[in-house]
Amino acid sequence: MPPELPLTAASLDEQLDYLAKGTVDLFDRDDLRKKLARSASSGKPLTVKVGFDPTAPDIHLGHTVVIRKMRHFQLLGHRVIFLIGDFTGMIGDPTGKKTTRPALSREEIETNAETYRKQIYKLLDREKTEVRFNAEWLGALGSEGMIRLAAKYTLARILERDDFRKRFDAHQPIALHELLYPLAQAYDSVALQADVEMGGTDQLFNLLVGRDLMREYGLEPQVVITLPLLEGLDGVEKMSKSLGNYIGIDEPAESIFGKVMSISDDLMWKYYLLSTDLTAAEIETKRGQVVAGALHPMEAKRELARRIIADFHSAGDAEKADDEFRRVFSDRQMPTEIEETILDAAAEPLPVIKMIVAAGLAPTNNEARRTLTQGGVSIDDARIDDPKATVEATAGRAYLIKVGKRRFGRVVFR
RNA sequence: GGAGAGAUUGCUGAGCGGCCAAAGGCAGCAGACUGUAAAUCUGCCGGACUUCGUCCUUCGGAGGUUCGAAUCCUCCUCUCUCCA
Repeated sequence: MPPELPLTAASLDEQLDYLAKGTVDLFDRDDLRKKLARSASSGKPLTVKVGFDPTAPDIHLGHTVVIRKMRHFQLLGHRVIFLIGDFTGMIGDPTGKKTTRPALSREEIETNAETYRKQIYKLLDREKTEVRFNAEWLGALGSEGMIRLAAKYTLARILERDDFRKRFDAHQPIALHELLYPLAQAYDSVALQADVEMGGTDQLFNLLVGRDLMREYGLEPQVVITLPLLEGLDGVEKMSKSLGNYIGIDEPAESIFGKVMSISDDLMWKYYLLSTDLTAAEIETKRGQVVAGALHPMEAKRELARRIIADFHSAGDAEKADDEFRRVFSDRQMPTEIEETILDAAAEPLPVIKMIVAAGLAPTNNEARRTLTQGGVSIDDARIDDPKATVEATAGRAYLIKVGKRRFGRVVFR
């Protein structure tokens, strides 16, 4: 976590600019300005609410975009509510595709919440963070309360939502309870009397319903802020665990480093904007240097990787990961730490393919064979291209195996 | 309640009763190249094996017709459309 900036002393406009960095929507700036001003004069911090899915407690870089913005509010002295949607989780956010979700038990929810807590304080200030569950008030609503809530909105307004609209037009199924999701989420804002709610751009509709509903309940409408969805490693789909294109913040530094290096040169700038605390101007300068040829894109990307790792691990870990990356990929040497697998010794020679699978370096024999045939396997620095090749499996024999560019393993027979 | 359309290998999306382990795209993997696990190009891409081939399991589920079915028939499950 970087040192706290003297932000509370900044002027209102400076604060607004700071908070607006990297955002897509901000409804609206004047409301936020008013709230900030009131907070400054009354000394009462703003309540900033962000909802999270109780089923996927592994935070990845995509989530950190909004979490980082939460931190910005904290640095200005405000209070953030990390809202775990245990109740809405039963509905399943219709944003996206999955319409059915398994109901989680109380224990599972608590476990997931614990996992969240462990991760979020890498970025957030524990003192200014409140973790809440929306079953607290949504569960208390009961069916009668739910119907009263539903009475405050119309189908036409719900169908304004692009997501529903598209599914409707494409003849995709929409279950009735899905229509309640935006209302339930909006009710969270009522219950918490949120000053600000944030989310990804895909949440815009839900967030705006919050504004409407708060007015219905006679509350001052919340300010709505949306942040871009960060594309995953493929550069196309949004980062998500199910697509496997994510960088988890709990991952080892080496792994994060490699993954950051694998994003395209173009995408790197978006990561700079959304996953570092550099100002927009600083990033533009850097980009200008790369375009002008004064800064090598690879160097810029390495710096990005180090910055990201420094947030989740430490600057020292970042340096180590950088060194390791250069060693393995730039200098094509073996990594310093290689996982070792012990296999049972045998008198008969063992096919290389079998050994690769046994060492967990390939999922199936076919996959191992394919990789080997394509020239991707070497043992003790010598490329193997005969799929029938075998190795001595007598006790005491050991082999250093490389499969593809980044799978390494050591096998010892015993 | 009635009439129709559809469910295909991680996703998407083709598929004439045999030439279908099933086109194309995406993702993934490997190689070359390089500036990196960028970009680009080439190849691979269900599983097992004694792999220029053989066998096994897959096309919503269960049966059936046929020498042979993802392709035809019956029933079931789920989705969508239109009518009431």
